[in-house]
Amino acid sequence: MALQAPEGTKDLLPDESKFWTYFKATAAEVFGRFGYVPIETPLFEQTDLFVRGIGEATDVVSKEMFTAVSGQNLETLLGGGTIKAKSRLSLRPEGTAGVVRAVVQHDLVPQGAAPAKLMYAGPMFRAERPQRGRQRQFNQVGVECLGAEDPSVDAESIIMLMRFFEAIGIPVESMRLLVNSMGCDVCRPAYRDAVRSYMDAHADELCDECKRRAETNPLRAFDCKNSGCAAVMAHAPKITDHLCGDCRDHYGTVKQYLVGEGLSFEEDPKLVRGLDYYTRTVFEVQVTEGMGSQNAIGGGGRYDKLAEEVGGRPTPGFGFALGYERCVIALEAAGYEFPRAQRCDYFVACVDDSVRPEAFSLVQAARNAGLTVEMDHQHRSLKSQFKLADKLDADQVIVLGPDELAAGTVTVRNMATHEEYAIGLAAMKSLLSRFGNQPFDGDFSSMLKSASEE
RNA sequence: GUGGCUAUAGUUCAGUUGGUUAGAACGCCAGAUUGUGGCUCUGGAGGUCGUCGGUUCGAGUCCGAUUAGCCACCCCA
Repeated sequence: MALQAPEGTKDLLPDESKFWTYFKATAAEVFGRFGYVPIETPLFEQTDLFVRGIGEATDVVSKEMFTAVSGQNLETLLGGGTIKAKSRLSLRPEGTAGVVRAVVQHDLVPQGAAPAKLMYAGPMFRAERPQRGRQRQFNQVGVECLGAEDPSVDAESIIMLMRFFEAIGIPVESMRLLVNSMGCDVCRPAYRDAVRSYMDAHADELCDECKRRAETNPLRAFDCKNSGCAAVMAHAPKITDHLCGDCRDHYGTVKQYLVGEGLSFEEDPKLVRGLDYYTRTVFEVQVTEGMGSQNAIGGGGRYDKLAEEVGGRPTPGFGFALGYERCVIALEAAGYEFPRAQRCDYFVACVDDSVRPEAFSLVQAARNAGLTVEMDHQHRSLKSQFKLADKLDADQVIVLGPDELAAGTVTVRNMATHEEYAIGLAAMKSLLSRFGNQPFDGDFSSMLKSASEE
């Protein structure tokens, strides 16, 4: 049997690979306007980083990580032995932990420095059961702003993400922006206790899973889809009523900034992120149409304690990630037309094999001038070559045949207007030789046309 | 990790109660007189029916296993 891609992975075929490149470029452009610069961190890190950063009890860390073992270490483990911490590696399940680790390691935010604004794009890995909008290897674009705790960072990040979604073509009316504040380590423990007591008082109305959650992580019960639990939790204490003064002010200012920029959002006291590092502001962007049950295309929040957690000095941070594949689903649902990857400016057609050497040389000359040019490589009929040119969406077809060769010319056909004219082969090559080996950004067609009229 | 559904040409799918050389559409290739695309017409190529095993005189069709996909739970982007 032919081998196939592993469960939950997907090949990005040319059309989509090209779109992914465009997607990243658009993100770099939009985020660049907000001062973000790129960073690339390893696809795997010490398992310990994720355990400490994301949280040992989170689903992501406790059951969804791909752990990597190199060479002999596997034998050691299978033999019941132990390996050093630095040899325990995991494929990154998300991007924030690695970036914060790099910031700490290279001291990218020295004391008193301006915040570091970093962006990344690449694959993440989680050993989950695949479904619509969920793969085991998937691509994320994310940003992290470290070194500033002002609410303006939260607000501009959220605004920036919405601007990106608009720029890439997701209809504004199909998106829902949810925001919440999770408090800090001053107010959250008290709130957590309040929720736990509330849940204990209503234990007989909760599902088994939620009874367990009451002990381990009561806030997660807000996410339970069980209708009984949802009814109970709807009346549970709300975090927004339990924030400390500083957190309430912070959250209030974030909302003021958002309102001031005309961004519509919904406050959702039940929005609880599943990663332990979040503090204060958290948010999520959902798409309402065509997404299946994985409808969050982006989300993130503030993590003021994470840098310390991985061994750095106290450095407040804010970041978000967005899922490329989910954005593609949202775009498909919105009827977005993805551009074809393969196309060309010029197609050089050969009437018969006698002109192939001359055609070959012309094609290379045009490519050297920065044009995208293709020719037939299968000795197809002239008619077929035109069909191919049409399929490649060529603007012009240059026909080279025995007649042209004898006259020292080529025939140029504009595929859109059907207009044809002749130009000297030498004149054309001389025109091409004036341009360097870089993308051509002029109107070569009209230059060629006017050269033919001299 | 749990549950449900699915697997037939490159793609989307038909395939009657198990019965001869497995079909369609689109796509692909080639023609429709002499060197020219998109539309139309004609013809052609392409499938050991996901894989392995079983039941049967006979399996695309029934059973089991396996692999993968989809959907949901869970969780997250």
